[in-house]
Amino acid sequence: MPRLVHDTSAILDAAVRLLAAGSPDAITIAGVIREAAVSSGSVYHRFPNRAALLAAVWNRAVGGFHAELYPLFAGEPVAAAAALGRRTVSWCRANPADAWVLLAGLGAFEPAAWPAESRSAREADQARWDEHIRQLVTGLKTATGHETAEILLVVLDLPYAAVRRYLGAGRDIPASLEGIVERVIRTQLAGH
Amino acid sequence: MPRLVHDTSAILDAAVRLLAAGSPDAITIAGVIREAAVSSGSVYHRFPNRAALLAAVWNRAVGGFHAELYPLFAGEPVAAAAALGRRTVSWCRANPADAWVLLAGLGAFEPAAWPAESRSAREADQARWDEHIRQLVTGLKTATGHETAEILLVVLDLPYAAVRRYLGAGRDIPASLEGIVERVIRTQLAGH
DNA sequence: TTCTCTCTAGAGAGCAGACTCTAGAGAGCG
DNA sequence: CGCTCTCTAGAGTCTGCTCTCTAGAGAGAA
Repeated sequence: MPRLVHDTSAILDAAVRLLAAGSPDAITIAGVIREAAVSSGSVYHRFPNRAALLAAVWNRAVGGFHAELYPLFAGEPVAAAAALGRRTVSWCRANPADAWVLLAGLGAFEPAAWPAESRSAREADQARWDEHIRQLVTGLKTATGHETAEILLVVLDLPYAAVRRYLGAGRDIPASLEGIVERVIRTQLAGH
Repeated sequence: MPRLVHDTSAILDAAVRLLAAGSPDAITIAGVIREAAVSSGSVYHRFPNRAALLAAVWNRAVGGFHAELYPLFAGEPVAAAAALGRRTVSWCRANPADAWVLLAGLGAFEPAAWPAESRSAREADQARWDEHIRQLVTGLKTATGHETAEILLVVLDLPYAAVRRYLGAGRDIPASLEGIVERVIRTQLAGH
C-alpha cells in the first residue's frame, strides 16, 4: 500500500502555519487541505474530526516545549526559575510557529470536544508539569518568601508576555530578550 | 419612527459577551442576533458588515481603557508607571468583558477589513497613546537607566500577563493582584 | 501474479454564517 | 389625520466549512 504518502507531521505543520497567520479558528480542515496540498480523505484518515486535529496540534507543541524544560527544574530554585524564563524565550524564538500555539492557550483549541485519547494524553502531561511547577514554587517560597501569585506571575507569565509583544506584532524575537527576562526574574526573586 | 428600539451599545455588549465566552471569531453576526435578541436588519442598519462591528467592539473597549489611564501619565515617571500597572489590573477586574477585548489583541479583530472611518479613529487614539508611552519611557530611562525593551515588558506587558492568568482560567481577578503588580513594577524600576 | 488491506482522491450532502432585500411599524411633523 | 422617513423584522441567497462516502491506487504477502 502507498504507506503514508503524506506525513502526518506535515499536516500538523500546515495547521500551525495557519494558526500563526491568524487565530486558532483559522485552523480549518479546508484550510489545512489547501495549505498541505492533501485531500480531505487523507486528513480524515488520520483525524476523526477537526477537534482531534486541534488536539494533535496542541499536544505536539506543548509536549515539545515541556520536554525541553523538564531538565531545568533540577537544581536550586532561583537558578531553575531563571533558566526556565530564559529557555522559554529561546524556545519561542527557535519555534515561533509552535510558540503561537502556546500563546493562543488551551482554551482556543476547544478541548471540550477532544477525543478521550487526546484528552488523557494532555492531562497526563499537564499533571506532570503541574507537579514540577508546584515543587518549584514551594522551593521559591521558602527561598525568597514571596507569595505564590507573585512567583507564578514573574516566573511563568512574564516570559510569555515578553514573547507575545514580538510575535503579536509579527516581529522576530530579539536574542537580547532572553537576558532581559532572566534579569527581571532574578531581580524579583532577589528582592527580599 | 421607532427611534432606536435597540440600543447600539446593547449590540456591542452582546458581541463582547460572545467574545468572553470564546474567541473573537465567536463574534458572529448570527450569534449577536441571538445574544442581543435583535433582527439582522437592526444589526446591518448600524454596521455595514462584520468587520465594522468588530471595529466598534475594539474601539469602544480600548477607548474606555485608555481614557481611564491618560490622567495617570502626569507626574513622576516611576509613580506613573506603578499607577499604570495598578490601574490596568483594576480596570480589567471591573470590566472583565472588555478586558477580553484587550487580551485578544487588535490582530484578532481583523483590522485590515475595517472601514476607513473605524481605522482612522483607532489610529488617532493609538497615536495619542503611543506618544504618552514614548514620553513615559523616556522619563523612565533617564530615571532608572533601564533599556526600552525592559521597561515596556515590566510596565505594559506584565499587567496584562497578570490579568490573563485569571481571565484565561475563567476565574475572577483577585483584588490583591493590583498590589502585586505594582510591587513588581516598583522593584524592577528601583533595581539600578 | 494476484489478493488484500491501507491510504488517497475528490465529489457531494448538510449546515452555519454573512449579507441582501422587501414589507411594514410607528414617531414626529404639518 | 395623514405623510415621511428611520428603523426593524425576517425570509432568502450565497459562500465556505465539516464530514461522509465511494472508487481506486499501490505496497506487501502468498
